[in-house]
Amino acid sequence: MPEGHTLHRLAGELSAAFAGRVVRVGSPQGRFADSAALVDGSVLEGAEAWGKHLFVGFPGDRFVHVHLGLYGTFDVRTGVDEVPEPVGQVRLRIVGPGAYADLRGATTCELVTGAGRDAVVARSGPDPIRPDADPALAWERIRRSRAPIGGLLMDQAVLAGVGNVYRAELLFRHRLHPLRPGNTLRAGQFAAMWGDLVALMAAGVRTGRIDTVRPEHTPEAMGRPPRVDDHGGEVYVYRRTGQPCHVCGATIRTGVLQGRNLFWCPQCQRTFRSRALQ
DNA sequence: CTCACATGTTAAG
DNA sequence: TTAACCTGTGAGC
Repeated sequence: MPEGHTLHRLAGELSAAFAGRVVRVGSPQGRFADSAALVDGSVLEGAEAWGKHLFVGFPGDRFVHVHLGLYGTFDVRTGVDEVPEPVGQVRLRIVGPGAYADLRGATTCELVTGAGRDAVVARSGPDPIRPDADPALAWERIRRSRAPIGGLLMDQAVLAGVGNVYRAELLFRHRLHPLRPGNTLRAGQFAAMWGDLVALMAAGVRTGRIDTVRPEHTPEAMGRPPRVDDHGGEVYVYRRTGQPCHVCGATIRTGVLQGRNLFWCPQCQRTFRSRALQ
């Protein structure tokens, strides 16, 4: 479930479990072994996320840089008496007093310096979860671009941390067709979208899931039978192809943009440039 | 059981 | 545009 909220939640879990503690760092699978040895036995200073990137800090200007990719997982277990044998391909294992964490399947797991971390941050757009984020930087890119807003939202250099679920749901909540060009949006529209992302993603960090359906559109409020979306959150359109829109009842549509699936309601999200796809 | 697909990104062609 | 990375899940047999 690695969109930005997952990484921020992980940073909090790792900090709570290990910050200020001496930890053992290893690579049961072996692929990170050489780097792990360089920080093994030192104090884990803390963990921080920027977009979908995670940085775990150690003394001597060293950071473990993690990117989960599509199916990476980082499981943090606390209140543990005994650390179990690794299951599967564990690239990175951190062990501290009463806690351990296993990283599997990550796209990136590497040791970098502060400068290396800064370079990653420098090529990322503002992250709605971070208090220091400047939405104007994203708006400047969007308002000047003829590219589809659906692509711009997923471009990590424009906005950091938004993935396919948040993209689909944000566009629905603001009634925008995914293919509408960025430069046709108004400033007020983007301001509303940014504010919405800040709230939605902060909620995602708290709950560990993505819920986007407003109270007035819940099944109870709409007089429909209860439902369970198969990825653990309540959503309007993501992966609901062929099912009725929770708001208007129209059939949810799907398409592909830059190799990623799009989902939208042809009734709620119609725009002047997208008739061909309605 | 086997297969396709997925909340992501990079590099090759 | 496609494959590759590498793991979990659900559908279908």
